[in-house]
Amino acid sequence: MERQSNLVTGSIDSLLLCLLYQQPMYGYQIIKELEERSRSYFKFKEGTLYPALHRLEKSGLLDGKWQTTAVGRQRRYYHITEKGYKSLAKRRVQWLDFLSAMNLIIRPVSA
Amino acid sequence: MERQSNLVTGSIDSLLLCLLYQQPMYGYQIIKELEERSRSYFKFKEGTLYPALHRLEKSGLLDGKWQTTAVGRQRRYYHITEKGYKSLAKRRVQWLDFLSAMNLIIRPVSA
DNA sequence: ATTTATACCTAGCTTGGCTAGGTAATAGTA
DNA sequence: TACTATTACCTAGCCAAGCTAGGTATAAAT
Repeated sequence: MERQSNLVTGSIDSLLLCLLYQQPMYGYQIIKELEERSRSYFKFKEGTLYPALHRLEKSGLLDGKWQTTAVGRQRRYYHITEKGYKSLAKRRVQWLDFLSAMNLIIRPVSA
Repeated sequence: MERQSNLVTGSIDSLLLCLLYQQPMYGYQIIKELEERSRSYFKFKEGTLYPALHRLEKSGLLDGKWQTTAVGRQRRYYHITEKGYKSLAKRRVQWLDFLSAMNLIIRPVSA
């Protein structure tokens, strides 16, 4: 299972929105979740994730809130916003369109 | 049909290798072919394509040869190399792995 | 004669992933 | 007790790469 990081690049924001639509999470958790759910395919670097979360929050697609655990640890939980959900819906369509286009090139149908 | 250019970014080199594996082509032709075959989804900019072709040639995946048409027009035809074909085969696997991983996140299967 | 299409090129802007560092608290271990 | 690993966050700066916006030149069409 070899990862080509270029491929992932364009889908990072969508992956985050998709995950946080299912459930609010904090950064460190997101990294672990993505790795586990994808059977170790996705291994987000912190230098990739945190700036991405900040970007998405700044553009209003996510909303981050600090929470303190029982043991006093600080975590920043990210929730998807209404705007974020709309963006996610749009991205799902774009993803399918992209797949269709890729298939037309990769697997050309004989006329 | 809305294109999210980020999505395409990681697949540009693979698309070119895939296309040129089927048949050698010159730059301008590649742009037209990709647009036609993908039903207008792909609309490569020259500033994207030419540097990509040069990059792939420099790294030995493509081989470019100048040819002159009957009317005297100069065209640079790109052929895929042995190394390029091996790379393409690898990229096909990576593409499928990527799709699998994406599906695991986008369409989580209930346990 | 002018415009459009063909056919190539690239300097420089900008976005964004990632490296490589940092801080700080908790949990586990020798 | 001291050390290491894990959790949890952050970011300056490097670097790759798409794209804008320009350029050159020829051929075809109007």
